[in-house]
Amino acid sequence: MARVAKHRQALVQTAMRLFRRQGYASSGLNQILDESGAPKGSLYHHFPGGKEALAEAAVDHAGELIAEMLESARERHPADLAAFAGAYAATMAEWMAESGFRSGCPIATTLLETTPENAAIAAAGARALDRWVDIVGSVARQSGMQADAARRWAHMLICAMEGALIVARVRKSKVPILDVGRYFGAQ
Amino acid sequence: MARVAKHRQALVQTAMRLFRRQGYASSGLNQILDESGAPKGSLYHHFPGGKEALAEAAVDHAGELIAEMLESARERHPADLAAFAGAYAATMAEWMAESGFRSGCPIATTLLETTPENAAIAAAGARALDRWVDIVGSVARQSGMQADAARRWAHMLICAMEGALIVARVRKSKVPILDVGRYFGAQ
DNA sequence: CACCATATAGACTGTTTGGTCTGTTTTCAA
DNA sequence: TTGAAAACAGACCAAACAGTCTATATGGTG
Repeated sequence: MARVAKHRQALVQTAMRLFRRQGYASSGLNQILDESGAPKGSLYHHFPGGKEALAEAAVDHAGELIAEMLESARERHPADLAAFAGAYAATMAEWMAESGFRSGCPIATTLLETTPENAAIAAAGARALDRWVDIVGSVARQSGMQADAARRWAHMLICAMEGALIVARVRKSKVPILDVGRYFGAQ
Repeated sequence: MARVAKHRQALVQTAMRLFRRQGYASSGLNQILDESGAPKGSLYHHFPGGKEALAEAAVDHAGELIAEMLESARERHPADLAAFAGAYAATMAEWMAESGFRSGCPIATTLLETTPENAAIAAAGARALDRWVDIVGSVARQSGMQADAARRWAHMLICAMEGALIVARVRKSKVPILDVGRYFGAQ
């Protein structure tokens, strides 16, 4: 076999980047192919399900990306709600600003465009959210919160962050994101 | 003139409905035309700017729709944070459920797909958000909050609701939306 | 009644879409 | 060394896309 899938990873990463910036439907297969350097044959070899299967992989990959960022923030602030929420917000705000307010949540747009029509993409989205809630909730628990209160707090922080990533994009401002970090750091 | 724009309103409403459910790029002009009953000539007569101009009008219309719902909730609960937040959440959850978890926020998907590339649509989105924050903030102020705390609370409730509308769709559940109402009602 | 801007109507066009299909190259195991 | 599976490669296709164009109907006003 050809060294093991030279193009597969490039395809997934490029798809994630484009879906994040301009959405699922606006990102044509030809654009993804161009920017990843892969030919069409490779796409349909690795993803027989076509664009929808690629989107599922892109959502999984994006879930991983955010989970790693959250784990890194947890390592630095394992039992400090305010510091953890602030670090989470600071990273998202930084990513947003340095992309010209284009790179918000890497799964939100794709999910809104395809869920619930496409169950596989929705399931990938649910997996990503579950993982994020687990990580955020573990910090809340470590900082002394009861298990169910910690879970509620984690859910709420993630929801507020998702909303802030929309508002920040519309307003071209980091403030809505940083506000979420401050608000949930003060609970 | 022909009775004054028979098709204009139908076009905007249909566009809003389709953009809300399946996104901006996935909603073809021909589909919007079919479902609204308008011919292509009327679309380009009323919206010389084409699809993007129609999207701007659809976002404005959606901003109005949500603003009216919030004003109705404010009339019922002018100075009761918990009741107001609960009513807001209950309405959004109801709309979501009765559409089979398809009708979330009527502007979020379109904004994520087009902002910041299209400044006119982004501006319409900002106008809608400003109006919503004003209404929600006025309830917080009436219930005894300081002006700036009320504004922060309003921003946060709206951000959390936007996020919950994504999560609810992915999970096919009203719970994330109702949770936001409870959490922000308990502040 | 006649005029004319407003609005309706849809055929048509060049481009792009996601997807299929037929080969060729690479790599490992036998 | 050779056979076969895995991966690469891109020409090709029907359908759908946003947008243009020309023609027709409508109805208030002079």
